[in-house]
Amino acid sequence: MIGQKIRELREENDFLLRQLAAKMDIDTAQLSKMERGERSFKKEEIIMIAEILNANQEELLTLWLADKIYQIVKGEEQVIEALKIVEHKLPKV
Amino acid sequence: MIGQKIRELREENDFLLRQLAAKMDIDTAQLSKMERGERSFKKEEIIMIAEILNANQEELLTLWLADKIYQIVKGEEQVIEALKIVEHKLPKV
DNA sequence: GTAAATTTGTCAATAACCGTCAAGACAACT
DNA sequence: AGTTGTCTTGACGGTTATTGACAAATTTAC
Repeated sequence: MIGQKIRELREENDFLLRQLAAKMDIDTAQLSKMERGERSFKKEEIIMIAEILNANQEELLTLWLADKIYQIVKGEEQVIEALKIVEHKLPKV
Repeated sequence: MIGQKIRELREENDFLLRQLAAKMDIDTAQLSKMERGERSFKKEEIIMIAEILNANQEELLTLWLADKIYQIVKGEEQVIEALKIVEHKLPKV
């Protein structure tokens, strides 16, 4: 989800995996796994990527957060209700 | 949130912490921390508690899941949007 | 004040995560 | 077929986070 988006962005900007990885100062294999959802991005990495690829940071962070949520709720039966509860629990909404 | 609910249920049923802990076969101190949100419940523990306290298992699992989600999203700025994305990503909704 | 119940703190054990590397797969080209 | 470049896979330690177990401290009820 966020990984796929980042891969698209990276390819649009004609960056190779190893080039983006180098700019982020991480291992190429790591980034490969991250883009394919095998490992997860840290928030700081998303921010870094947004800068490097001139992308919308807010949008990426939103996708990143959605991904984290999805990892937790997938497979559970009470997802919808739980999401509703969380929405209502948020401050100043 | 889920902890508070369980504490209420436990007290309604006149169970002491140590009694419920004993039935669950966990440490009393652990359960104390769980009810106060200092540590988290496992799914199996919620199910066990629902049985012991004759409570609505679905409702408890929903609260439990909402809690897990909330732990992740609290403090983030893109929560609402992220929640929406997750909702739309769910199968057969 | 005492006893029971709960909370707090600590520490080792376990599990989850991350960085690094080496080898493998795959396609493009010669 | 062999070479090159890119990406993927798997394995191994190291680090960090979570948990279980216990003792001590605190609170509550009498």
